[in-house]
Amino acid sequence: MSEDKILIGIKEIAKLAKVSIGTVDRVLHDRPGVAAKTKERVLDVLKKHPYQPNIIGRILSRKKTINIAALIPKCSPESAYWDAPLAGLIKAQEELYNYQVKLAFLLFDQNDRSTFVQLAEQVKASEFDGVILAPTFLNESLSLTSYCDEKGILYTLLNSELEGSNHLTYFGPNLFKSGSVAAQLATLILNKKDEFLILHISKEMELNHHLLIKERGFKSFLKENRVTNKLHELIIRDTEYQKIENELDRFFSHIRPRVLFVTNSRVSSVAKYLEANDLNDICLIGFDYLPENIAFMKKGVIDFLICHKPIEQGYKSLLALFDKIVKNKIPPQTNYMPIDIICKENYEYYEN
Amino acid sequence: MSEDKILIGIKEIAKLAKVSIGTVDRVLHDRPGVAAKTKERVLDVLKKHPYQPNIIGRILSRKKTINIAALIPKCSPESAYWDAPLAGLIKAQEELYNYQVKLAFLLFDQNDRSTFVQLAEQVKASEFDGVILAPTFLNESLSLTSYCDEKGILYTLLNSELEGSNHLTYFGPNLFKSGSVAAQLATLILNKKDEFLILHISKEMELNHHLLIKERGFKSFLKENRVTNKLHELIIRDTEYQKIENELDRFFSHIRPRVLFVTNSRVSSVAKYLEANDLNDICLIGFDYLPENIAFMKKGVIDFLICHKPIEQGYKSLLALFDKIVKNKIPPQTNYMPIDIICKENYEYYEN
DNA sequence: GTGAAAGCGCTAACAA
DNA sequence: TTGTTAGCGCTTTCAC
Repeated sequence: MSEDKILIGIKEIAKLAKVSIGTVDRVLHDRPGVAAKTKERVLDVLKKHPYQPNIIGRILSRKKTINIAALIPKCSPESAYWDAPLAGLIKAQEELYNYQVKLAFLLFDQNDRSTFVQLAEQVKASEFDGVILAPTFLNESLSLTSYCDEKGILYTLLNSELEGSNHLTYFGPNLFKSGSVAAQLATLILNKKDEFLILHISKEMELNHHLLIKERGFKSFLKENRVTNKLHELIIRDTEYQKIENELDRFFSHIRPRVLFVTNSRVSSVAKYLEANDLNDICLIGFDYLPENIAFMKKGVIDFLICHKPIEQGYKSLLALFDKIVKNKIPPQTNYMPIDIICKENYEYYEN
Repeated sequence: MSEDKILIGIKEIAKLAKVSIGTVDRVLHDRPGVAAKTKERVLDVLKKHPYQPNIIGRILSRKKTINIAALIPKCSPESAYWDAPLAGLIKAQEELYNYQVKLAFLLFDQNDRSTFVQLAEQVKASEFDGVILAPTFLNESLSLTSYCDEKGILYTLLNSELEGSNHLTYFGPNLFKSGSVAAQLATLILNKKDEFLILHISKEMELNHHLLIKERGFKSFLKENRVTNKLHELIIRDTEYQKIENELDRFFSHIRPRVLFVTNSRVSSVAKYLEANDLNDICLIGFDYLPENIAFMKKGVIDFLICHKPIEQGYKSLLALFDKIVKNKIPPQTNYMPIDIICKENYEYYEN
């Protein structure tokens, strides 16, 4: 019934413009070697008739494969987190199997800057169409991105933002807001006289460090909502359980917070401590859907985990590059993932 | 370097089995007209060499389009909810534009059973390959699904489960667990002596109704966790604000709960009431990411909204049918969506 | 500067 | 029962 403007193909355009399909293709892709007059004739037809390239045809016919490099940390027992983005990348890769996409996994050691540098060199040596980058090492990442900018290689950022980079798109958390969510949860639980603690567990705590951004978001919420409960702060500059235990022993010897907010996935170490010391009435909030964290959630030791869809981050990163290269679809430059609140009653349906 | 078993195409298979590609195609699709011996020869090759059909080629070559019907409620001012699944369906449809998929939107009136019946008849009259069904009307839906079973038409369920149906897959909430999440949130907020209220607002409250399943999940949590706070229950069998106001006036005249759990998206009516009566210290929990609910969340009147990714439900429903038809990919029969907890600090990144 | 034609991997119609 | 072939919409190469 409706008068749909029926989409038209390259063949019909050629017919209408009285040229060959080869010429239409040249015009569509702004390739040289078309007389101005001819080009105009084709563009005229294009103006009158909406044209959407058929992706299926395009992919089937294109010769060269799309080569993407994923430069992300390798997962290890102490940072199982990166399993998830990797899983998302693999999922996307499988889905794009027939689409001429090849994904190279370049996994570096988060604790060894040189492994990153080495892989970055590899990227420069090979001819990639796009790079998916987790910018763990600030300067080294910037060196790579400016190389890409120079060579016109597309790149996306994963999990962390990078000041002053021309990335195609970013998929990852808004850390500031993420901290605010923790604060809102904490506040709802606190009573008048309760005290609470914000706890960083990390060897490196530079200014502008991730954890500090979360802290700022946390405090911003408290300020805006005039939360008056006493807030303690503690930084443990070690990730070994023994050290954490010592520090917590000292802290708990004179303070008993109602809510404890750990600013990263190390929350499981704290859970272990609380469990061992029978501190059942403390509400524990932390980050990331990791097996050990979920185990403590099941037992009721961890109350809330905040997560940012790590699998989806990987998945969408590859798809964004594909869409740009094949369909010239330009994504928003910043994609903040949902800030998910995981608890005992909903964890089983998370990111399945 | 690695000795990948390189996937093989239909042409190579033909060569190896010393038959034509036509025969290979026949074997692959289990079509009749192949001699047992020939078939075996082809199957032998298939056993030795992994074969994954190239869907790009498949789609480009297939003649007939895939016709899907979406039988869901039309959105109206009073049930804006259905905007979201519709948006997801439209998104999937656009993505599949080149994939020979045509989606017919058959939108019925949730308050008028006959509109559903009429559209169901339309489904029977037209030749659809698949149906996406929101089984609002129980018996009428069952009548349609048994018709589909008979005719071998695929169908998926959206948003509600349907007892005893042979659906390809279900995308929607686990309502029981959804209630448990509400209970966990409520419990965390409650103090020793606090009382709380579970409130149904609905004209129809049959047994086994959605809202009652949520209630069961809610109470199940309370029981398992030995929550001893006094729980009030109230059913308002009307959706007009005036009536709700009257009922709430009566209730609040002698009871002052700390937490109020509304079992559906009508939570905005309650929010309106609380705001009008300056009941700021009541924690309000409800359902669904709707504009009016979000507005009250911004103002701090609604504290938590529980949601089940309504957009994704629509999106995934169409993709599941497509994957089954084109790739013969069989999804899990039940896909419970994540139970998302939305609050003031995280709503802005939800399902964007 | 332009057109013609091969071919991507598969399906389906037709021929043998 | 089996093989051959056209064609899906596009890119790319080659010839004019």
